[in-house]
Amino acid sequence: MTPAVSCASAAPRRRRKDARPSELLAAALELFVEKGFAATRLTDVAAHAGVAKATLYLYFDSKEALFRAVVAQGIVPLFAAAQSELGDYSGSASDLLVELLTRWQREVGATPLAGLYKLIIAEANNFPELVQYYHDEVIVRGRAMLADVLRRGMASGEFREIDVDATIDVVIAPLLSLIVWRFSLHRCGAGVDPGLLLQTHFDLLLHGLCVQRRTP
Amino acid sequence: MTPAVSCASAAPRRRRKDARPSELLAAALELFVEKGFAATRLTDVAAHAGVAKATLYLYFDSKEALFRAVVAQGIVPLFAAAQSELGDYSGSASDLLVELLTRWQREVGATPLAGLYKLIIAEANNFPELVQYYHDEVIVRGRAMLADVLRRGMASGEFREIDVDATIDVVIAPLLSLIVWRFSLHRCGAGVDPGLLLQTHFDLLLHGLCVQRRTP
DNA sequence: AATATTAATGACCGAAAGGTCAGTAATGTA
DNA sequence: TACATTACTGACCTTTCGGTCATTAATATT
Repeated sequence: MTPAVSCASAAPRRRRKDARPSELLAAALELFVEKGFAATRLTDVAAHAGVAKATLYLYFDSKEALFRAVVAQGIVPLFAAAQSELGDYSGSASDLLVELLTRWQREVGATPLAGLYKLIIAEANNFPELVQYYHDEVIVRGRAMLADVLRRGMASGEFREIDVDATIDVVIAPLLSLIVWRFSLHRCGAGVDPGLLLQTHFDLLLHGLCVQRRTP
Repeated sequence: MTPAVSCASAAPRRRRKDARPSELLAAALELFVEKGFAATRLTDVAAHAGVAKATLYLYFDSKEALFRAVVAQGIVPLFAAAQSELGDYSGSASDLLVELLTRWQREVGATPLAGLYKLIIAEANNFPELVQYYHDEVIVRGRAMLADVLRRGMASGEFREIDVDATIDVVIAPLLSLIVWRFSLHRCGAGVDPGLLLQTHFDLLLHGLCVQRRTP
């Protein structure tokens, strides 16, 4: 017999074979980012996706497989973002650099996808091959783009000649800090204004902190 | 009877009541930082400290209590570092800033203690009150020191007048990136040279990336 | 050397969570 | 409406791991 009066939350069972995987991945990403891999219960992931735990196993072989799928699928857009063409940009290298980082912040840094960074950092030693994957597909490509911009600026005489790799680290560090803040420290204190931080970062990066003028 | 021939690894049992806690804390810090809280087995922690799991419970009430003790004890030196007096420094604000960050990198950033940062980031949502603790005792104090230096520089006309809080974020971001690299991404690629990174950071921070001179 | 104290441990317990499966019910087809 | 297909699930199994305790043995005391 059907449950008497269908006690309020008796959501009818639905069959949506193709919507499940992405919904499960989204739920898993959210919980993995929030709690970490080991502390996340598959029951919670399933519940978050409006489904029973057993259903999860129709689409993923194991908890580890789910985790890998989350990372792999999450990396695709990052990969795409890192592939975006610089093309024939006509402005200055400074403008290009600012444009690039601003766009990244808007299209990646400010989305749920940025949580992947925290997740990979946190689970790095438990899933070394995923870190390698992330490194090769995202970090290397992203850095290559920035290196290109920096070299353009140096070649045109707009930028000073300094170590490119180290500069890249300095350039992206505040963006990564922003992610950490968003996903880990967001409850403390007055928080950070991403816009102001980026603006200040660009200002300092391009012009420096000191007042005194410099000789070309 | 004593075990026959004491099969090679029969380390004799030792009673060292006062050495155990610190050894257990050190082992726990290492494993928590490497694997995270949930993925760390107490058996492994105990083994790392050369002791049986049950012994761990002579000194700590639970896994959570051990974790809190690790954080609390680890924070003490950080707290102390953040308390270190700027005193009557006679050099320029630039020199003071560089000195401060360099010392921090040497005395904290390059030690096992820096792992606490990764750990707190990773477990932030599972232990909110520890994040608050870390925030109040370490972050706030550290930022206060940097704010002091920056305001000195602005007051003396050495630094430009810019947002202090945002600048602090930019100033410390590369140091935090270095920690992340050390504890999470260290296997990938060619790695980062901390010295070169800091040097480049200071150079960019104080003088900027662009060649063109600026009007005072 | 004999005894007392207590640090240390191996063996065990119970709960929790990953994983499985026989059965249920939603949908398509005739 | 009747039937077939299969997405979905509740209930169950099994292992792992946090936590406990009776027992052992290292040190102090006499």
